Amino acid sequence: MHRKTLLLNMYGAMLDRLGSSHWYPGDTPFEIAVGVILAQNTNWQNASKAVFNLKNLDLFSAPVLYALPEEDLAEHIRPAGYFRMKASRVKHFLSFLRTACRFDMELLKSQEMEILREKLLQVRGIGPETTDAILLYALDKPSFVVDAYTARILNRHCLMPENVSYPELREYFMEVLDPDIRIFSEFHALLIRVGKTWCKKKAGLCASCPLADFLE
DNA sequence: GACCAGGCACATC
DNA sequence: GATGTGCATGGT
Repeated sequence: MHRKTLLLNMYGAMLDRLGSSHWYPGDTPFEIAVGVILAQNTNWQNASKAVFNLKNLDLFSAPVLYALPEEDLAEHIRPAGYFRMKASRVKHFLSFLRTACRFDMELLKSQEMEILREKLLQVRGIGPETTDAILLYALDKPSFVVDAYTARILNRHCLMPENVSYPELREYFMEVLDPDIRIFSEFHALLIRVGKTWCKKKAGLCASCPLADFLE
């Protein structure tokens, strides 16, 4: 099967079974971007508690968080796990925002995607997946996000080797799919939902998986 | 109590 | 360039 057909069929199968995902949660581009950092290697339930704390204390704006001492930030985001490290990462991101766009997310959005991607990758604590998630979900740029689930699912279905690199995995999707932020967003969200339910670490292929027919 | 979760930086070989 | 490790809470 042609790669484009294969991917679009996978997408369609997941969407038919699961419905659309309504991602990514957050009221503003800034909230989404910080949410992405807080959700690193953490389930969204825990990350959302940290987001709630910040909103509840009326701290969730870039200038306010920039002025907040890092130790205080760390305490507020404790439920997200890795809280000291994430406080540091959010602070690095805020410093980036201040110099790059004076905390103006619309100004940031006006920059070209690849330029922006390189800049984000330079920020300490913002790796490839966080960069692509911020680009896609916060800044409306068509940058495909791949993650551990994506790798596992494609590997289980014999489409990718087990230790495929992040760039390889991302290019697999980006070369084939048209750059459409709605498809990119939904595709990634669906892969995570499928991964959580049907593609756990210590489990084989499951017949009830929406992707069960896509074993090559 | 073990295992897992929407990563990343850094040390070491 | 590959591999190992620390970071940490909360749900199953």
